[in-house]
Amino acid sequence: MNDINFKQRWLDARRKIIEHSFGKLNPEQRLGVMTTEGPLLLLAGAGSGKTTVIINRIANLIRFGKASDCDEIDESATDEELEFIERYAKFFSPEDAKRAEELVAYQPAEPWRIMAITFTNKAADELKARLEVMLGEAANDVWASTFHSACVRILRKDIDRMGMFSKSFTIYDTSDCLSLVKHILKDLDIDEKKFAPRSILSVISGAKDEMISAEEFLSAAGNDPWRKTIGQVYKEYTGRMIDSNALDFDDLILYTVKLFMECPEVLEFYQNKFRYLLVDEYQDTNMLQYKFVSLLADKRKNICVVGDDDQGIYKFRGATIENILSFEKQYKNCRVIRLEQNYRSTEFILEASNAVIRRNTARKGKELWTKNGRGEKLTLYVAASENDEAQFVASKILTGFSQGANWSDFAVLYRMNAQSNQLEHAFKRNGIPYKVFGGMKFYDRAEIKDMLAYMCVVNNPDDDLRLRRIINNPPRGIGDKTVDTAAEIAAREGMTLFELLKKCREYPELQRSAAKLLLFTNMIDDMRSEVSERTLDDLYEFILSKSGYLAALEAKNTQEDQTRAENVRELKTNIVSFIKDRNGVGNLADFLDEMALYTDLDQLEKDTDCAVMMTMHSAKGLEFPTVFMVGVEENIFPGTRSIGDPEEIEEERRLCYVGMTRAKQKLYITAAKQRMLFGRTSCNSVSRFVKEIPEECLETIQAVRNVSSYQSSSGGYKQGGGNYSVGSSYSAPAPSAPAAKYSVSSKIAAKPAAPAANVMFRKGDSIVHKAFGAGVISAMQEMGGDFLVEIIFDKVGTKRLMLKSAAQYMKKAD
DNA sequence: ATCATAACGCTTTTT
DNA sequence: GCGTTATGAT
Repeated sequence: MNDINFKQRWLDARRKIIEHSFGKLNPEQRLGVMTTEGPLLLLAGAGSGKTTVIINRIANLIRFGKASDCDEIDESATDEELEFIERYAKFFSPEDAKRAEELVAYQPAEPWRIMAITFTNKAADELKARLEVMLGEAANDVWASTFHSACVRILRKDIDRMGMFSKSFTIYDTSDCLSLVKHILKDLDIDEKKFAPRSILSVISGAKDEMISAEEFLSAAGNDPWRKTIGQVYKEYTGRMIDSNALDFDDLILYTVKLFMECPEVLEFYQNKFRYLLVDEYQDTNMLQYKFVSLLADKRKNICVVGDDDQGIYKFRGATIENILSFEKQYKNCRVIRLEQNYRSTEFILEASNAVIRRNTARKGKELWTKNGRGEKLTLYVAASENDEAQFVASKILTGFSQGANWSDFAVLYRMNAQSNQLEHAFKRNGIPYKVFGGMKFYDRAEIKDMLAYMCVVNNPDDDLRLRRIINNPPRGIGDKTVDTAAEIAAREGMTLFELLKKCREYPELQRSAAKLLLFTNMIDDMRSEVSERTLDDLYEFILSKSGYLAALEAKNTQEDQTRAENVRELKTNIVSFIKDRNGVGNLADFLDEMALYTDLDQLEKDTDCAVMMTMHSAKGLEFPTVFMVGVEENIFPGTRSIGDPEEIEEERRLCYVGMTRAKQKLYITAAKQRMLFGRTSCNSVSRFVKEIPEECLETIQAVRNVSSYQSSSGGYKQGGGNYSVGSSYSAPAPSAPAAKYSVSSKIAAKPAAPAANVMFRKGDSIVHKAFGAGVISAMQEMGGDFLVEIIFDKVGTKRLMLKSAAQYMKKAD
């Protein structure tokens, strides 16, 4: 048997077999999966099945190793084996699959040799879940995590080697850092108005990103007073973080990189451990993250980065799409694969999105295409006011629902959270169930942070910041001034606040409050001594009562405190489920890690059917059958701040592209001629981005009425059976009841038409609503020139609607 | 020490 | 327009 011939036949069969096991993928996707060795840049457009490629690529590494990407074969291969795999490559008989795949594999990677980095916990969880489906138990050993949790894991093991922090360090979130900066400004006597804590933090964050230390920052500041002051704050900030044994989000990565550089043996350990590296959303990495990845990949260069330069929208947080744009320069022999087939949207949507993003100059260049068909044109609605805009969205959703869509098929995307208000009102008025994302999160609530602060202090008494948060909460008669003097002495003596408080008797300045202070430190010590004695949920219960926190809330007895008490109890549910997730063993430190890094535990609950509204930023990675992009106006989107700066405009344009490509079937874009924002009315023209959409993709609807003509009853447009009216003149020519014309409301005429409405509908009437079906009006209450009607529907239960909005969808049943 | 009122200022935010 | 924060009064 000819050796060359044998090898070639083996390679051919092997290729066929591997290709077959990834047969569901398109050619580009399969190429991405099978390119395992060396640097790989995977440019994955929106909706191109990126996650599928990542999952399958990992599966390929584990099942076949480097077999799909090299010319080597096992020396020991026999003729019988060759014939076997050739037979399998021809007939693919399922009973032969297992042996054939095993034979074909070449140096398969153990799961723990693979690291897959994502940005969000959600993405990491999804990755893990899908890997488990594909690979079973083995999937658990793949390091699939966020940058931050990977770094925490690394630091918990070796951070003490650097001599600044101990392994039990705590993690400060953004608001912790903000209050730390505020404390520092106060102590250094710096005016908060001249030096906004937020911007100081972002400068510090920027410096860390470039690995500039406080000292270096200060010496680079020269005589610039602004930078000098910030440098001082930065220095103080770093010092206090070290004293408190605390790390912020940036530090997690910064100190990991430092650890790698200072302790080569640590770096080497991970370089040897991870044979394959995979980074998702590479366009969102900052310098530090780039550095982290580069160091890890330096030895083997088996690094695959996945991203879309057109979707980089986090420049303001330090992300630089430069990382993805220059990947090819960094790795000379790098291979590039483009995924341009889109499985999500229609041709109209993609054509429009492509046209918009094409205007950007800083990009690799990509054109999405699809086999999904033309679809519907995009609709631009130019509303008279923000109210009108919101009502338009609501009416479209109601119409859609009445035609069989789910509420969750609809998403409203806006540029800023402040825009959600009007929409919420409109949704409430119309009885549309909805959920707003990105607002106040459960873990952001003061009472939750308070309880977590207790747990942090119990875990790490050196945590001065959290200590200050809880020392007088609930009130223990320990005032700010007492704490301030104690902190001063502590700084002078080189102790942490907690250590000093225990010795407060020794200091005359603290004599007066000594009893109270010791009561507090004893309480914390009592809690600490219970850590090893109790289960985590039990410990929480103990802290809850021992601190008097819950009792203080219950004593207040206002509605608000009632809710707070509930939230605090609700936290226990989270603790219990945390323990359950870890098979009954949950320790305090791990729980706090998870809390610090897992901010979005209350995610998109799929079980509740709700329309959703969120910023375009938070919509990244999601998709919806129908998407409304609202407020697409100059000065809002693009925002005032970015106008005039070409780079900023490009970032906004990418955001626009992200928003547009969320839509699967239908995309509505709306703008208002006039809107009230931040208490001021402004008139903006339709966004330049809309003008970049080819005319043939777009159908435009103008609100007929301008806002001032309140008295006219013939406002509105007619289109496709949907009826809609503008401003405050509500005509109700529902298709079924064209004569039902009345007018309620307006800010001008107080309530002139109220009786008229009353004539149309009254309590006890049986009605049919276009979206909700049949129902009976069970109550009616006059409210601000309108009526709040309560209707018991046969199918969807009781709803409370504003008559003026609802009437256009209602008729009397007879 | 805690509650009230005035003044400000305001993108986006995976961790 | 609203929510947060700074300051003063009790």
